[in-house]
Amino acid sequence: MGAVKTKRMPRAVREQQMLDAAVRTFGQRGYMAASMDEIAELAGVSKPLVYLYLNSKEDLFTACIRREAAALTAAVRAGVHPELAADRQLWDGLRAFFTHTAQNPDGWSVLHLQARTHGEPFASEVAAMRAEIVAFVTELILAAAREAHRDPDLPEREVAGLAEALVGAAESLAAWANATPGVTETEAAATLMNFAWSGLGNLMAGRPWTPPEAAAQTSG
Amino acid sequence: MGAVKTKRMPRAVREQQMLDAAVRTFGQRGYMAASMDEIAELAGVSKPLVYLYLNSKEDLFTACIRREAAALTAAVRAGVHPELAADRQLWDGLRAFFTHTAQNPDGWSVLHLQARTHGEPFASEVAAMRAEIVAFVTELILAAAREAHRDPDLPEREVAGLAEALVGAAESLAAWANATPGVTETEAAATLMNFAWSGLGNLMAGRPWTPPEAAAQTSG
Amino acid sequence: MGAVKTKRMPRAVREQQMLDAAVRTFGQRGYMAASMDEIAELAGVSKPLVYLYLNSKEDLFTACIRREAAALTAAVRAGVHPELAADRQLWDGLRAFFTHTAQNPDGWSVLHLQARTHGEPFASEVAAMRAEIVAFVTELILAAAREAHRDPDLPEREVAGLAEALVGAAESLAAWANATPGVTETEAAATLMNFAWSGLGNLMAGRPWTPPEAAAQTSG
Amino acid sequence: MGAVKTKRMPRAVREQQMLDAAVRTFGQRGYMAASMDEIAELAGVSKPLVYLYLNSKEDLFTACIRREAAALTAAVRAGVHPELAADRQLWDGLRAFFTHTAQNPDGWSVLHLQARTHGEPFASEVAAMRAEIVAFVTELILAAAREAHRDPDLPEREVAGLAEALVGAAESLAAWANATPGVTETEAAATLMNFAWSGLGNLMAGRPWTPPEAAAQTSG
DNA sequence: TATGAATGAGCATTCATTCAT
DNA sequence: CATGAATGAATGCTCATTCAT
Repeated sequence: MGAVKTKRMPRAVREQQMLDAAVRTFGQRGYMAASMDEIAELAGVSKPLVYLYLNSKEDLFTACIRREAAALTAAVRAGVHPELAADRQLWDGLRAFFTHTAQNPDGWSVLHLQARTHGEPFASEVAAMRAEIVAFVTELILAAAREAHRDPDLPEREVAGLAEALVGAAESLAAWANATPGVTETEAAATLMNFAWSGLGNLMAGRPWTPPEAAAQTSG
Repeated sequence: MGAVKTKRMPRAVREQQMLDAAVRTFGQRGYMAASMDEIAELAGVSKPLVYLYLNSKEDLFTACIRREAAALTAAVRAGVHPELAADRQLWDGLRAFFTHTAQNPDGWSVLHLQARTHGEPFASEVAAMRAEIVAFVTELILAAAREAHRDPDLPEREVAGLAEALVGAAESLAAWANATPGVTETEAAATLMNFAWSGLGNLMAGRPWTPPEAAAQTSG
Repeated sequence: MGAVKTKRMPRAVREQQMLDAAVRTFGQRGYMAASMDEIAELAGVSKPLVYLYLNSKEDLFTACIRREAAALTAAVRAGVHPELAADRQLWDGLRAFFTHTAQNPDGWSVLHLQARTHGEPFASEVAAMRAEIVAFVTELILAAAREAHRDPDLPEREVAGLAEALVGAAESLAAWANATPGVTETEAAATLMNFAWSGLGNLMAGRPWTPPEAAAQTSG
Repeated sequence: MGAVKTKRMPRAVREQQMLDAAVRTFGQRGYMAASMDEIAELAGVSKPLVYLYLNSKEDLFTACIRREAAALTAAVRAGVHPELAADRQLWDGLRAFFTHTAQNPDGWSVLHLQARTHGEPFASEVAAMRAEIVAFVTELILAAAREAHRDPDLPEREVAGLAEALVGAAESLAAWANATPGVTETEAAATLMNFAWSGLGNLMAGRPWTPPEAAAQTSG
């Protein structure tokens, strides 16, 4: 299972191997239950080397959070085209998000579960990433208002709350989609777009949100 | 900080003291970081007594989850009047939910963060409660469709996804409301109702969901 | 499994129940692994009562040793008729010994294994009983010499060693007989008599010891 | 008392030091009363190192049993010359046995007392060694029969019982010799040879077994 | 660059034992 | 006569971390 034990590799490569092993271990066992022994073994190096490169368990975990957070935001960013309409941007972003979390369950576990569960300094580390995403969504909501030629009288805090709600819904649906067999990322994204854009009231009235023509959207 | 050290209490009382201490400790430190020593001290008893009454750390944690899950669902149930309209039931339920989580942050941390982060058998314990809530929300969505005299052509799984999204949004807003100074439970509930019932599209078009007249809602 | 829980019994009866439970528990679990909790439960009384009557785990174990040692020597004594010839006495004594140990495996475990394994003061307690048996066997050897009209020039220590060897052989055969299906007490006793009385040399030469006519030997 | 605290030794050496300390502690205190703390201290290492090398208390105890069993059988084997007559082989083997047990009282305690007292998996571990010795003695008895030009009509189980008795007598005499000041291994062996080979009946009749000329018997 | 050897500190759990009633 | 309530003191075991090479 562990990486093939090759000697004398450049530091950057070794570090990535260690982070790979750490993300996998932290994601599956949890922060506290993961042992440095297991991580070192999975990485195919000795424990002192892990300490030499990454200082401590806390630092290692923080490095994992940062790497996975960067990977997630990069994936979302790569999926979104800022010149398109707001709902299209949200649609693309959600698909990228669901795809990335489905393909990186351990990284997503680190970000969504482990980091938030084990207090400072980890919680604020991941909170920063989340704030970035919430800000992005907030921007989209405001852009949608502008596109509707309507200066929203929604107070700023209300918009922030809506963005929070949308992000929370997305997080929840990511877990649901991963746990429910047969649910695709596209389906999860469509469900959320319907929910967010049309509202349940409109859905009940038979006015769902209409997905854009399925332009090829090869993420990552 | 700890309970006043009163000697020789009946078992039932002591057990509740222990659960109080355990919920607080688990909620703040996390399952693994919480030590039985700390819990016992906070409960004002010796460690062997904790083991005598609650058997093991796992059993103690499970007992915490069950108690807090029961308390949360009871609070929501107590806030909802099944004879009212679906949106009103959702509105009442959300307010009860936000109020309860705000007043029991440690219990909510146990349920929402700790239990889900530490694998079986805890995850399924809290998953059962969450499934119950999702089922309740699913019922409300179907009831809303009936009230709109509309046989919903939404497939079952789509409804399940919507309920997941709504519950996830509520969980996210609970954290947001608790973390953002000055946000009341009513405000959080209103934000979510707007989001869920009208959809962002309608909001943009100036058609928000209208809260019901503020009938006295004295929850426990 | 435990004794029927009857209230308010005279002390002597309760004590025997406790000793029964203790012998069984000590015999099966071992001295250290046996817990006072288990013994009290098996005896059908509360733990403080065990302490009230028997003071401590050490005292309880000592009481077990004494009771079982007395029972074993009494059984052997009851089987032996001092007016008979020495070899007949040995034969009868061995049969009584094998019968008693087979019928009281827990008591025998307490005496033969547990008491000797856990140091003072238990070892000397059971050593006293063993010394008594060795002395009895020593007497039989000397009596046999007298019966052979032969003042044995065997030094005293040599006789003591022979008695030790015989007792050790008997102990070993007791375990062997209990562990080997189909080996009766009579067979074990015959094997040992052959061994002791004739010696392997005579056995090889076809001159075994001949058991006495099987006079009714109702032990117990 | 403990080994001189030398730092940084190769694993194999440290392991032997740990086993030395463990045999001593288990032999004197018993399996359950011996604490890993005490063993580690006596070995001059920290507790984690003991666990790193020997895994658990059970594994450590098992390792002790195996090492001591191997040492004992090796000592006996080294003392016996298979080309000699059966009684001579028994005589040599007994002397080696008594010598080894006298020189390794803690190891003998581990094998004879502790391992048998604490159930599986220890009991069967030492039972295997004992079975080996019993088989060796059984072979000697059959060889003696052949040497006497006599096809023994002793049934197989009878021979097994005789071997059991002989081994039990030897075990008992080992304790007796160690506890009785001034009793040499040669004396103990002679007593047992007399007992086993001639039988008490012959002894009474003045026909003891005659030890072989004291050929130089330089055991280990 | 890399590691075998080693440990201080802490944790879950158990047990013999004792009050207060 | 009898017990529910309670604990001080260990004990097996693990882990993050470091040193010497």
